[in-house]
Amino acid sequence: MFALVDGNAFYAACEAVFRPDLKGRRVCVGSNNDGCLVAANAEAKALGNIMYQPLFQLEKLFQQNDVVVFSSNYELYGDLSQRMHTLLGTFATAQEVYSIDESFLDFTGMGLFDLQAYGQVIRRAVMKQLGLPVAVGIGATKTLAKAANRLAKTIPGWNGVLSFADLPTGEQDRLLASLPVSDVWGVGRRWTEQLQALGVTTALDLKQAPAQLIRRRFSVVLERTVRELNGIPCQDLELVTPDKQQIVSSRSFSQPVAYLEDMRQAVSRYAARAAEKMRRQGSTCRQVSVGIATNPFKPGAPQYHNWASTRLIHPSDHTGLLINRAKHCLQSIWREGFEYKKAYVMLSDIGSGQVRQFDLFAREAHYSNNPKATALMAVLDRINQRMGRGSCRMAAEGIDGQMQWPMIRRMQSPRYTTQWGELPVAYIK
DNA sequence: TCTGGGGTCCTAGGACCC
DNA sequence: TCTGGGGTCCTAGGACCC
Repeated sequence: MFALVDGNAFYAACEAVFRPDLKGRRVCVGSNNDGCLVAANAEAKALGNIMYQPLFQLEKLFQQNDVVVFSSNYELYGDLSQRMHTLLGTFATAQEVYSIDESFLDFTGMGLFDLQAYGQVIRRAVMKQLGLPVAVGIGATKTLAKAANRLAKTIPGWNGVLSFADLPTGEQDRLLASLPVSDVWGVGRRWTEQLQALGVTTALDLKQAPAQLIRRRFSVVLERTVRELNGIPCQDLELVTPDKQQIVSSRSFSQPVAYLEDMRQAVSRYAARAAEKMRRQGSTCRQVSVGIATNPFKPGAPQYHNWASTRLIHPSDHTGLLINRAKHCLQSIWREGFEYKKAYVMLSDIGSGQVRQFDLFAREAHYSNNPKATALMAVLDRINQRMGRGSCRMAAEGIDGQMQWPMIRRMQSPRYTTQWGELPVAYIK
């Protein structure tokens, strides 16, 4: 039996935790650079199809309807997420942290007899201790737990908790028949269209579809979904987080970038950020890729996008080397005369940093493989961890004040729980 | 003015091996 | 009539997730 606990409109809910005055109001959260809408509470979603719309197109609607908009505050969401997952872990014998706002839980061996009631216990605890609303779905497989979670959120009568375990099959099927096939975990836009053409429009239709046919027409991935809807587990809890196989650092610029020198700084910064992420999981990479692109939404502007990659002779996690290789990639694809909107750096062919292959014929170990260089990176990471990201960095990343593309976050809330200077203040009359 | 940022898995096909 | 049988590795593209 699996449970899925999922925060309701998580980012919007995080914003409301320290703002009781927002209760009942429409709350939205924008993406980086306040580009598009990435979260909205139920009140705001009632305004219509607004998710992922560009914010500037929603401005008028929001003004007319008293919508409170926040820039994304990932420091706050990340911290509240960690607290939520820690709390959820105390209610189960095993836990998989699936995303920033979702945990799968396993209650095996706890001797529970009323899962519906236990779900309510979890829900109330998270609300009381963190002020965050969650929904709980319980089923024989992850896919069923996901479906139950979705139904618990949408059908008011269930009060945020739905356990398939406590329901007769007929009742389960009745509920699955009310769930559009597009809401089934693992069914995206493309497959929804194709399934609908076959007459499969609800979760129940998909459950009853012949698995062999689904495998032939789609793939083994969707076949597994069919089996999971039938209560046959095809996916276990992932108790240890696997290392990332690729690490991407990518940003859109708030202002167009036209000069190579500016782009070099951006690419250097992204490479440094990716390298830091990679060291945190103790890995090294053998491949560095860089991509740049103009703004595809700007009509009439000349468009160009390209990417290049390079292989390293020795796997490395050294910021200096990775910046150097990234800049070489950039040089090979750079073209003057365009206004660039976005760049990314990708590290791939990632392996364990524990195994370090030295060069038999080199007079000295390559500098990025050198134990001294490794120690230097460790110091760099410790400084930045303690003093804040970017406190200590490569000159290639640029000096504050010269940066041409500061992130736009006009409406960011305080980082209530992670910065001493931004603690919430209570006034006593 | 203005459109996010990260990831994974699977399949098909080509090139190559004996 | 009839042109083998078994495998690996790599890449690109397409689907999905949050």
